[in-house]
Amino acid sequence: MLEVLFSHIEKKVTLSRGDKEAIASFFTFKKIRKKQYILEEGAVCTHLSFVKKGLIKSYRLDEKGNEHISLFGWEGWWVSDFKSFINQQPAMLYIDAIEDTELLLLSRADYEQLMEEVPVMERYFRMLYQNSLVTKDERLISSNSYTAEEKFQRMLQASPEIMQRVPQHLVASYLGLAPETLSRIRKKIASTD
Amino acid sequence: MLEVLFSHIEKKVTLSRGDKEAIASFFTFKKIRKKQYILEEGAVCTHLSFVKKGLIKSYRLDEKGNEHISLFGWEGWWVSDFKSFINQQPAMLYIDAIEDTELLLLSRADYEQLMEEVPVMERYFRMLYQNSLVTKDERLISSNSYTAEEKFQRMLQASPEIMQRVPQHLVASYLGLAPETLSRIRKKIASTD
DNA sequence: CGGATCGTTGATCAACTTCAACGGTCGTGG
DNA sequence: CCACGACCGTTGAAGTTGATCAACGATCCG
Repeated sequence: MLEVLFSHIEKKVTLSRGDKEAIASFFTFKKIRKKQYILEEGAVCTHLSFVKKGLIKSYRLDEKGNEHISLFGWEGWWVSDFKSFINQQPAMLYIDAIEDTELLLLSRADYEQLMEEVPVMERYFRMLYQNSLVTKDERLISSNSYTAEEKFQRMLQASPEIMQRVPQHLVASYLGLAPETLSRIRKKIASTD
Repeated sequence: MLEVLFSHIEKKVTLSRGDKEAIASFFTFKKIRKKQYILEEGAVCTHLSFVKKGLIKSYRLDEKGNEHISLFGWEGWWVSDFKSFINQQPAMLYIDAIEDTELLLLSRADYEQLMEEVPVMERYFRMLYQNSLVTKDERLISSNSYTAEEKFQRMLQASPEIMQRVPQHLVASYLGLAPETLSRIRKKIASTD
């Protein structure tokens, strides 16, 4: 059941048999259907979600009802409204499923407890966040110093899987572009090479 | 000498006398003058820099020579090209001083070693990164789903100190705006209230 | 079959950038 | 101590990128 999680963790640190048993005791399993919410604006984000299988997205909804996607999560990704989760305050984000999805959940209290009982998880999260920071830095740079086309090209470089996996208009939202703009960019690129 | 650093760390974890002595042994002190570089594009970022005093900025330079600022760092901030530092690969960013600045430096090897010898630092960095992720998430959302004026207002909310401390055209760059745009926004806001 | 979802295309529009010029302030070297 | 240049913010006018609005065709699925 937790193989996906363990193998993900073991890319960064090594786990003993005992570690794994301890870790297992903290997680709960949850299945959600396409379009089902894990989190809605205003609610407190109570769990970190590890995606075992499937695809989810987290996004902000603006006054006009437009989605602005901040993250996709598929096999091996952690997803939450981190600000809400850490501070246990009302979320500004929605999280829902693009495909039927299987999650492993870790509650806020268990998150702390897990690191107390299995110190190697402290290192794991430190390294996970360290890597996340690197990618967020790059997205931030991308977002405010490149053109629409460059943003798209950079995303293709950084995570080509996205285009395979996610409907194009959601990719546009992720890049901060109108769906029509991304469509035109793709057309232009296709003709250029 | 390291009081600023210790008090910053102790906002997150508690340090024993022994911890402090151990920590101290890993850091080196460096003074730089206004306009002096800590890092240039193409070089490998060898150290994490903790700002003891002063003000520095990290930024990308585009083909036309325009700066795109990704971060300001003053007293109590850590600054580096994180991607370059972690992977020891050539940097894409420049880092230089806006004011005369005093730094405490931690090398890549010492960074790992420090966490081995003083385990509580593993937790410190985990929490530091955790908080950084929250603010980066917010900047990313800001950057690709709000208007120029909203971005500025949100920055005022999130870190009002910046306007006190940093020349306006650098703030514009940080927000991904042309300096003229920020000037006009400020004018408009001033007249509106 | 019928509706929802998705990508595309064209036309118009708005936000923000770019370019150019000006005035004020500050710091430094003569 | 003054003068000059660098630096910074501001304003106006013109230009561009990408957003918006509207319509259409294709596909998928219940």
